[in-house]
Amino acid sequence: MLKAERQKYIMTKLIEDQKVVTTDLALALDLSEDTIRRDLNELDSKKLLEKVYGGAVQVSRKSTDVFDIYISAEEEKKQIVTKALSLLRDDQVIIMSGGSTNLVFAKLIPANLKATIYTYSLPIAMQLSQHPNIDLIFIGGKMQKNAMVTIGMDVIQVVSKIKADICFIGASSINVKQGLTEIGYEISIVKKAMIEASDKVVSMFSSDKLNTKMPHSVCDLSQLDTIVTNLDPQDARLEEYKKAGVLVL
Amino acid sequence: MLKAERQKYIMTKLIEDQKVVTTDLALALDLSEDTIRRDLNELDSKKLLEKVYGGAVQVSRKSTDVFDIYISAEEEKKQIVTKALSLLRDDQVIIMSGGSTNLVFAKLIPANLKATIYTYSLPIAMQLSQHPNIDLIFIGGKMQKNAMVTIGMDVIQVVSKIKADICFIGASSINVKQGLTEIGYEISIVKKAMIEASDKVVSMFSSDKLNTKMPHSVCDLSQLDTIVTNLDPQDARLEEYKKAGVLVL
DNA sequence: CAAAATAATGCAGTTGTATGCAATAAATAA
DNA sequence: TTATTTATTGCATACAACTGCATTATTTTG
Repeated sequence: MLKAERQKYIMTKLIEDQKVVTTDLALALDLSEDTIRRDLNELDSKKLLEKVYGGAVQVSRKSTDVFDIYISAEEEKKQIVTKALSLLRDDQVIIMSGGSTNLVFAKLIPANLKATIYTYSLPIAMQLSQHPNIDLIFIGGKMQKNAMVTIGMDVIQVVSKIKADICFIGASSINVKQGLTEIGYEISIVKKAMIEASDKVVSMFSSDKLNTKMPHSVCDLSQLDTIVTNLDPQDARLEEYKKAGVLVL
Repeated sequence: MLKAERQKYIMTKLIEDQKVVTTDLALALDLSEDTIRRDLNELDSKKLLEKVYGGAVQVSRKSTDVFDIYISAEEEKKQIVTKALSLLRDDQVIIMSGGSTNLVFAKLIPANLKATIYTYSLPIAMQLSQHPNIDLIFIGGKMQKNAMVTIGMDVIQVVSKIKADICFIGASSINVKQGLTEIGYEISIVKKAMIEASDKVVSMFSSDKLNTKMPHSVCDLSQLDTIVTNLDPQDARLEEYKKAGVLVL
C-alpha cells in the first residue's frame, strides 16, 4: 500500500468518524504506530487534520473566506487583474466569464464600485455576492460541473439579450492568427455571445497562454479591444498583438 | 509496445485501481522501473496523475469541501436530513430551495444517486457540482446577495415550467393554522411556484421553527406531503401536523 | 539509401525516503 | 503521586528515485 493511499484512507476515515485513533489505524492498516503517527504529523502540518493525544480530529473550519478554491499562481494573477481594474467605471454593465483569473479579479473589485455584473460562474457569483454595491445577476442553465459554470442554449439566450458596456473573458489559448480559441465547443459559443453583447471586450491571461491553440474558435484579434497579461506591454512577445490593433495593458 | 500505448495503459489502470505501483507496472509491462518512472513523471507534469513515492495516484479532486460556510447546529441538521435521504430515488427530478438545512442535505446525498436537481441557491449548487452523478441545473436571475439565492420573475418563470417529482423546501416558520410562512415576499412566491411544479412536497426544519409565523404565506399544511424534523415522529408537538394529513419523518 | 540526429530504454552508482525498533520523554489516568 | 499509555528521537535497513552514461530504436536529413 502506498503512503499516499494510506493517508487518503486516514482522511476518509476521519470524515466518516470525525476522529481517528492511532492504535486502531495501526491495527487496521497493519503498520507500526510510529508510521501512523508520522502520517498524522504530516497531515497535521498540511492542516488537513488536527493531531491530538491518541489520534487526530477534524480541523475546525476557518471562517474568513466564504469558500476555498485553489488558485494556481495566485500572486501572478493578482498582478494581471490589478492592471485591469482601471477599466472599471461606476454604472457599467459588465459580463464576466468563468476562470480563476476572473475569480481573482472579482475579489479585487473595489468595494465602492457601483455596477451591474452578469456572470455564469458559481465561484465568481459567490465572490461577488460579498460585494456591497454590485447588482449581481446569475445566468442560469445546465451546469458544467467541473468548471462550475452554466452552459448551453439557456445561457446563450440570456447573454444575447444583454446590452453590456464591457465584458471580461478568460482565455484558454490565444494566438495571432486564430485569435481566442477554447477547448470546449459550448464554452466557445457562450463567449461568442458575450462578445456580441458587449461594447468593449477585455481578456486577461498569463503569458503561457500566448501563441497556443485549441479546437474551437471564439473570435479573432480584431474583436478584442484589450488584453491584459503578466508581461510588460513593451515585451517583444506582445508586439504582433499590438500591430493587430489590440490595446495591451 | 509504443510509449503512447503504454501510457494509456497506465492511465486506464490508474482509473481502475485508483493508484498504480511502479514495480507492478514494470513487471506487468516487462520494462525497467526507470522507464515507468519516466512515464509517470511525464504524466505528472501533464497533470494527468499525481506521482507519489512508490507509484502514482489520481489527481486529487480539489479539497472535499469547495467552500466554507458556517452552519449553525450542523450536527442537528445532519440528523434531520439523514432521515430525508430515504425519499430519494434514482432518476427523480428534484427542486431544492436554499437554506442551510438544504445545504447539509446536499452534502449528504449519496454519491451513487443519479438524479436531476434544479436549484437557485449558489452554495447548494457549489456543493452539488462536486457530485458525480447529478445533472445540475441552476435557475438564474437577480441575486439576493445575503442569502446567495436568485429571486424574482426570472426564477418564477423557470420554476413554473419544471415538472418535478419532488421538492425540498426550507422553512422559516410553520404552524398548523397558516402553514408555511416566509419573511420575504419574493421568496414566498418562488416557493409557491416550486410547490406547483412538484408532485411531492417535502420540508425539513428544526423544531424551533414549529408554531411560529412570518408575514408572507407560502402554502397551508394540506399542500405539504412530508415534514422532517429533529423530533421523534411520535413527539406530542407533531400530533396536530399528523392529524392534518402530513407524513412526519 | 545511408548517415546523422534524436528519442527511448536499461544499467550502475548515489542519494533520498519510508519504516520499524529501541530508548527516552511526555501526557494521561488511577 | 505512581503506573500506564502515547509521543518523540535517533538509528539501521530496505527500497525507491534520480543522475549520468552506454546501448539500442526511431526519425530526420542529405
